[in-house]
Amino acid sequence: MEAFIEHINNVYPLPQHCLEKILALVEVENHTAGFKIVEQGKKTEDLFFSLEGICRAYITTNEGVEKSTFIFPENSFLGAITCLISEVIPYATIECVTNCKLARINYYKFIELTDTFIEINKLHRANLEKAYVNLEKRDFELANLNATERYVSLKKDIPQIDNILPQKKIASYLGITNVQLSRLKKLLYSL
Amino acid sequence: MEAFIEHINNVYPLPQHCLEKILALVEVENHTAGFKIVEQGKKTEDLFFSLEGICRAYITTNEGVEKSTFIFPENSFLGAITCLISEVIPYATIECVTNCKLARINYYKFIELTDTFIEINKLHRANLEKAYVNLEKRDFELANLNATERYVSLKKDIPQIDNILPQKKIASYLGITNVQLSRLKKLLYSL
DNA sequence: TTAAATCGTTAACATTTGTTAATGCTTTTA
DNA sequence: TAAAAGCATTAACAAATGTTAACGATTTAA
Repeated sequence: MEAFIEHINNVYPLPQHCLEKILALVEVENHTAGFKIVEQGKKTEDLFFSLEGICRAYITTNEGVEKSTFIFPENSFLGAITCLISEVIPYATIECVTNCKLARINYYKFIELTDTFIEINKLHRANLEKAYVNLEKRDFELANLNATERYVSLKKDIPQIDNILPQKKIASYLGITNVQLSRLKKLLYSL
Repeated sequence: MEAFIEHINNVYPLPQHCLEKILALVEVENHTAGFKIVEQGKKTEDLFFSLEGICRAYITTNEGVEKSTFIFPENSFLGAITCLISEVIPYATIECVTNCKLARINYYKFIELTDTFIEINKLHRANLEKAYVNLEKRDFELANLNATERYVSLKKDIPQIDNILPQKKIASYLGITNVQLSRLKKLLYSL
């Protein structure tokens, strides 16, 4: 729980009485790689902060093919945010890629707190804004960088990515095939 | 100004005293097509709501080439949101594609209001959430749909798009060339 | 410990998309 | 009104990426 308090203090330090309100709702959990915190098609009500470890979101298509849609670095605000907001069923699964320490909080109870305590609201705005900025970055890269540049950017954000996620899943996140990623790496490292 | 009040009521109805606080900061402006509300490289402090008309964001590269990055339908919360949040200089320009009626508000003054009045905070959260959901949709489409499907989706959102934005700019938003868009349309309409 | 499955690389070929340029049409501007 | 500029389409060719399949190496499971 200390890790979670430290996380809060990094994002937006809260007065003690607010912190206690949140701590009463939070559970800190340890999960092994592969654990699914949100499942495609199954209702979710929780928000998470990753205190340790990497997570990813992916979609399983009707044909049974997996497509990685997002990779969450350590210290991320994560969850099916759009689904929580719109109260719809998740279209993606979120799983732990490595062993993870996660803080879990019920989104709707948390929102109640933000509507009562202005300081908690500021924390939530900071988190939501950070999530927005991350998403816009992904958006920008998908629209404006080629696959090689996107791979370089991912490596910059998560240098150990090649060791923790199979190439196929990285490729799918980059929007290319594993074959193309292999070619691209060969070219990149021959320079 | 009536249009703006109606907009607020649609998103999140406010008590009179809150509404008045906001109205004191808002200016409703009419712009002709082509007017730039945010300019790449120039500091911006304003948030907008489009009451009428379509806007788009685009980047001008070092080579002088334009790349459309976002298209804002009518009734959008718009602005260089990431830049306002992070207090950095915009990397994109936002311009009116059609004649527009926009409500303009100073972001930092507005944020002060959200930190004082819980009801205004709820309005802001609703706006920010809506912007997040829109962005995630764009993200999803870039990552999971091919260019033809993205074009169909855009046509669904803004049916008149072909009449108000030259094909080159639409293509750039879709992440393809105008030649490819032309090919794709031919194929699409031959079915 | 062995067999099976998974993984990354590479090759050959197919498909998609980009690049450049020409054409005719429309719109803008002088 | 006439010239110039911008636009969408098309063609020919180039480049990038996908598909399928084979291979050896590694990991997983029996």
